[in-house]
Amino acid sequence: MNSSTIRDVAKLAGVGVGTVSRVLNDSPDVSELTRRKVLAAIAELDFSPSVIARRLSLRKTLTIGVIAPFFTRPAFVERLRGVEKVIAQTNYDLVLFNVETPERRDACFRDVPRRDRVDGLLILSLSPEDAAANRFLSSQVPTILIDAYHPQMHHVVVDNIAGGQKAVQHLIDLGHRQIGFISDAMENPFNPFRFSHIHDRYQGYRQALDAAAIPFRPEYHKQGLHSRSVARQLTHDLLSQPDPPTAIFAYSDTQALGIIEAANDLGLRVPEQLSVIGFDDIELAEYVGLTTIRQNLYNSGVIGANMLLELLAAPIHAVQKVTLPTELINRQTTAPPQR
Amino acid sequence: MNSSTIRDVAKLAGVGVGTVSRVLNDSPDVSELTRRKVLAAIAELDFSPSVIARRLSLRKTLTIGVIAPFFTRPAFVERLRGVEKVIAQTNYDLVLFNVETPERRDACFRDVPRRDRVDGLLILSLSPEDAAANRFLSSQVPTILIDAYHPQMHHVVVDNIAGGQKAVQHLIDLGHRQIGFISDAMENPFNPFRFSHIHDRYQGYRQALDAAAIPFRPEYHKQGLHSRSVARQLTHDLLSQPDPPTAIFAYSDTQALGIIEAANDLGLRVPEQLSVIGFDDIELAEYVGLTTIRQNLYNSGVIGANMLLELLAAPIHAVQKVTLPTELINRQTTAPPQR
DNA sequence: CTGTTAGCGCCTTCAA
DNA sequence: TTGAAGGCGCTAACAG
Repeated sequence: MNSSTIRDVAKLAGVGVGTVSRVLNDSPDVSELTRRKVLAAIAELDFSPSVIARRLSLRKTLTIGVIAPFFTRPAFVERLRGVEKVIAQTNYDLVLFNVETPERRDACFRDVPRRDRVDGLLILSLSPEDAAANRFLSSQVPTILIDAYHPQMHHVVVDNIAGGQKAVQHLIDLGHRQIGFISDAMENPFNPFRFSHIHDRYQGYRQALDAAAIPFRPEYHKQGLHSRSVARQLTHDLLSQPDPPTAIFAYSDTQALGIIEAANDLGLRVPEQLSVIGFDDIELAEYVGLTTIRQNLYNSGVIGANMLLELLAAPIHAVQKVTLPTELINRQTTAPPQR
Repeated sequence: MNSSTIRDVAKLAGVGVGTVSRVLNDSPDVSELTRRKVLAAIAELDFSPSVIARRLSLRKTLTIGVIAPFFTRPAFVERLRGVEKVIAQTNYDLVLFNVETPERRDACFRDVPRRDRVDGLLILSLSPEDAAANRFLSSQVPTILIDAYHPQMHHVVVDNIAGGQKAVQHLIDLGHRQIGFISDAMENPFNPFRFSHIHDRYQGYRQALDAAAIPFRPEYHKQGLHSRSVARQLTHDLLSQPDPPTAIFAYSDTQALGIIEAANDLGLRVPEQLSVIGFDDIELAEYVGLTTIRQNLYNSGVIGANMLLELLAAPIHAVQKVTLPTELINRQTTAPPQR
């Protein structure tokens, strides 16, 4: 039971508390002799300084908060893992705020950014609106967005535009000219967290089409709630029209799985009769052999956490913006169109 | 920017700090009139008490720690989710210690259980050995094991023996008599965390066999590192022997997926030519239609967290032991053996 | 009921 | 170099 205080140590070592504090924070202004005495006393008492008291005295929480919807989709867990890895190597405690509803998100955005709660904040995959962003900015709590975006806040994002473009380009390279896109709903209310990547991936889709001089056909873009079953339904709609696509780009791997299910429903063989490409490269993607666009999820967490640590060490003025690349993972759900 | 203190409030309201503190902690000994004045001052200053200072004064951290290998397997995430849900409704902060190696586990077991770090501790799926357990016990930090076991520590576990038995009984009921078991390695060094459920599920396997008077065949039990690919390899070994099993019980859903892969490799149709049953009922299990034994993962987190909260409110003497039931989820990977 | 005061355990001047 | 003292913001015991 360690209940000794700095005072006990001082008494035992025959020095003042100030001196003990100095050796604790290895200040250079301590003679080697007294340092030894103090160290001996510390060892004898099995003393270790109270984190709680330090916090008050230093006016720091020694804590980093992370706000994340980390249980709702597998990709978030992977990012969080990167964050934890970095923070664990520091003296900071990592406190967790899991967000599964917009209400909870708003509550976290309101209550968490306080100097007496956290020294720094990491926000995963939740893009704050201007009002919330202003609160973060004025809260004096250094904050980094990971996989989320606001023009005035530090962030590390994946290049969703290039990723989307890469996916569609892959389809085009295979010879496809009729390429559908199935995505989350781009607008509320079906996208409560307003994950913004949708617009970017959509844009990548459009750009690839344009570059290949393939006209965009609005009826080839279906959107709805993010889930496998909805994607499956959307695919039915998409494929039941005259002149249906020969390939589909899915906003996410989860949706890609729904598309494949729909293809099965309709007796279409993948990839022979329908090519499907996803996005994220979640664990399941490898299992089912899904061709997809990989983003380095774990790494995004590592990078974001490191940015925060740097910010904490040396507050910076300019907004830090990091964009991570994506990679095409070519598996078994894409092939040239049947002719 | 909220930098006002209780003193500012007192001054503004024209009362003493003690009074302000009383209304903050809604003590009954405050007249309605002064309470109002204080409340008004608080509102005007947008004051909220410093958590940091409260901690020192109360000699409590207002923090709950959770030590978990939570990223290594999907089941852990689910449990953690239950924990978070409960803690989020309290004033406690949830601080996370992710453990991915035995070294890190030992470090956490050593450093985390300190009164000045956490008020209470939740440990997921990591069973401490006696030495560590003694440290927890003497640390004065109320601790609950979730999905982990030590005879002298509070714990909530799932009934792995009954679960294993239930799985194998299901296979037997379908008519199988040649039933394999693929599991994690039961001994070090391939099971660095020494997850103990393995022995229990193995025991359930044996019991079901015994009850049906089916002799145990050691060559039907293959064990190795926990992963899909290793399970796949083990399945090859298992099925390439003369008189191979017609059904396999997998220690986990993850391994069951590897078994199915192996079946595909070998051109065996599941469930017609090979029945497979898993354990856990992770999200993926539903995706692929895996028959499995469900344990209520989320719920185990909820229950454990609530136990801790109760302990914190009213320290109890007796060791709390909770055992949760399992449930057979009958999907599409089991069927009667082919004749 | 309410104001005052003494800690909580540490860090940090300020003298010596 | 070092000891002593004041302060971080709050709670709680003690008078009144």
